[in-house]
Amino acid sequence: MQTQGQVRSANLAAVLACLRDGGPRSRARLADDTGLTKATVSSLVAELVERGLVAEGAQVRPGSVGRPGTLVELAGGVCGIGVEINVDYLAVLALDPRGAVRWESRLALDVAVLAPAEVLARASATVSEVRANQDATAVGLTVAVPGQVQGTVVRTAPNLPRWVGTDVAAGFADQGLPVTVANDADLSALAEVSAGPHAHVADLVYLTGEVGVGGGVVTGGQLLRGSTGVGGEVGHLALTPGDAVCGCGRTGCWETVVGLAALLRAAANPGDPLRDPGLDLEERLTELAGRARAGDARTLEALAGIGTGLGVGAAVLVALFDPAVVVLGGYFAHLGEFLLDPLRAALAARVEGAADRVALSTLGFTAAVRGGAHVALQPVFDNPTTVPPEASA
Amino acid sequence: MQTQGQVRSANLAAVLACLRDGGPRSRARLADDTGLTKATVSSLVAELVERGLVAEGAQVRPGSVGRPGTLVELAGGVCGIGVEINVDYLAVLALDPRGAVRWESRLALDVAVLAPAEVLARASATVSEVRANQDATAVGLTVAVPGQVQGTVVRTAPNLPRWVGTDVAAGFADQGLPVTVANDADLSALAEVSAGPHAHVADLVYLTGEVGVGGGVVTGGQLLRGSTGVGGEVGHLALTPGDAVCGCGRTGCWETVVGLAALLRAAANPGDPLRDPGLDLEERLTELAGRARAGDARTLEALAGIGTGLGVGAAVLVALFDPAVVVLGGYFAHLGEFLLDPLRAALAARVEGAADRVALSTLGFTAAVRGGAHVALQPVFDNPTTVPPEASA
DNA sequence: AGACAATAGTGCAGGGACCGAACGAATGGG
DNA sequence: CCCATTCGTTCGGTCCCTGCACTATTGTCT
Repeated sequence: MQTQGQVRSANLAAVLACLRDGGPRSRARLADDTGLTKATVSSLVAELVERGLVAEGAQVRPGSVGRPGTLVELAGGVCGIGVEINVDYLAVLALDPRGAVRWESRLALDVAVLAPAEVLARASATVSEVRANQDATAVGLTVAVPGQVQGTVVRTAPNLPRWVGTDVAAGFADQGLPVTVANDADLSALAEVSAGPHAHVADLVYLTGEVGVGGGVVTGGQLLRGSTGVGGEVGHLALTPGDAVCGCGRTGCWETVVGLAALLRAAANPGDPLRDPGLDLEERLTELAGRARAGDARTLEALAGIGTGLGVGAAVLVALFDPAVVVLGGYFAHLGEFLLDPLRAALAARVEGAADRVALSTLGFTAAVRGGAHVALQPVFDNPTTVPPEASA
Repeated sequence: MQTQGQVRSANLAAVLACLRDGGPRSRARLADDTGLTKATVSSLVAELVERGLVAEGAQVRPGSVGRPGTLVELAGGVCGIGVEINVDYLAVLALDPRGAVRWESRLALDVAVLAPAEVLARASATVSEVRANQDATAVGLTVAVPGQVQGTVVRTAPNLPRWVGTDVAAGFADQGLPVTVANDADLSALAEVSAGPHAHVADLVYLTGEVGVGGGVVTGGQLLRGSTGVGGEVGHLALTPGDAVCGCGRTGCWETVVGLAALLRAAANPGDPLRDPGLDLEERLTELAGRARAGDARTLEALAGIGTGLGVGAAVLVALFDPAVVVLGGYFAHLGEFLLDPLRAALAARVEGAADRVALSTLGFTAAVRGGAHVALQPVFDNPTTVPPEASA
């Protein structure tokens, strides 16, 4: 009852992975692709159908001789939910095994000043709303937070100091779902390798420009965590000795060079609306991009400085991690058109052939929640027997 | 015949891993520890005995009631062989599954000036000698080279330029063994996590001081390779902008700061025997250590500079990889007593709590061959059925 | 000294999962 | 209208693990 069940699980997972990576196909082709027998595949598919994970689709094109096969495809019977708690918003996204977005919402919320308990209550209510408004059964929940996480507890959160020590999972206990809590940049990195132009890339570095600089590193297909869970933290790399003082108390941290604060300081005087933290960040970035497009010298110079600073740091990351691509998210993606050229120049001067390994994220602000939903769904692909039979209609 | 065999393999591997990690024990205890049945364990052990991988040992102490068990322990019926080809020597080491060294040799050889084919012939002859002079059956061969490797071909080798493009595995084709070729620092890193004080550490950074600076990174128990196989290459990190010119043509590379050349330049004038490349490196290092112990100001200052430089770079590595420990090998280990204090000071100033995460390698010059032998042995632990029955007496 | 409890290891029937071959089903071509 | 071809299912066989019964060996208690 122990090890043969594992064989079954592994083979169910193999069929599921095959359908996910290569799209719908007939049982006969599944048998070829997995190396299993047609008989076994039939049995496996029957079980997956019963669990609501796959469904029979259309007949295959009758273009050739022989009996046409019945396509087997992933079903949307279950979904994973990603929640992001950030400084000024709450985002939720649900993903089904096909990769289809089943829910997406974003709620402006002044998380920084509200009590964590209240924010968690709101978030959990939103999750309940998601689960009530669709037929896919939720199998898991992942919460992204802008800080370092130990287990399900926030350990550090520079921009959400009230949240340090909060057990985020406890806020969703009434959902009765497995809850994972993780760093937002890490989840974004996972999102990048799970969908979009860099799907299935095994080695990727994700950099996100927010107030600070966040990073997530995927090596060998696995998220780099490190011995204490803070691996891949790029913001406080000491790259430029003896420079500006960072919020962490040290000097020369990378985020003092390429963080949002550094950009705005370089691009605008104190009275400038760009530097008004009361205004919406996206609007300010749009204004900045407008000035750059209009050819404003100071703005262009500031952006070039950021781009060069990014290149200097990215050179270190490329040399150490050797990623297939460095993906820029957050404000870096917003202003990418002005950053990429100086970034590539600085990178090319330091690491050979690295200039064309930089790309802008196409996932926008949904990266973290998307990664979270993907993580929540992962156990289904790893072990399909975790989904009870007849989970869906 | 396909998947149930995999079950068998996995269970054989589980028993083997249990014995390796926890030492000899009775079948009954093996059953408890693996979760398998006593009957199954008996069957598995019988098969492993037949393959020469385990053997029955002494009776267990009759200190308590009940029938005493018969200890089952790893046997030395097979071995993995590690070969290191370096600038001025050829080293070979054989390891059996118990971790016992079955052979160890080191031959001074001017590899840099000899033809690769000749060196390979010598190396292969030594391997044949190893195999002839003991009863353990060789199951694999790993060759460490001081450079980057693609497949079994040397891609770059700063100190062995003649070897670029050489297919190292081809030189051992007559052995009829699976041959792996890998970077020496990578193998050393694996050696550090497979034996010694840091065995089973999942996240470790290994730094070796040679002519250049080599690095190997283990994250999550896996060697970091990167998308093109050059991950973890620390020598050419651009840390100090616009400084000394490196052999790679760029400026500010880390190895221009902490490489052997930098140390010797700082510690001795051109005429000094320390800087005579004709003399044995170990002797020169011993001389240097002697001067330092005698309190020579210039020597101490040079060493402190190296230590500080190491700390600056190590800070970046610790921040990014978050290793449990940074292990220093090569000449860093030789002169560790003079380097550790300034290194720790520089590290502590940049990353909190990192100072006690530095240690000196205890494997000395055998690290690379030891890691190679370990890698060669790995398939046996992963899938014990690869070893034919009655492989040993 | 003898009975009993405790622990180690083996033998055997049973069941789960996969494999291989044979069979019915559906389609295009001659 | 028959046949080749391909798809999917059914059925017997094999492998391996499990659970239980059984033997073997030792210490302890009476």
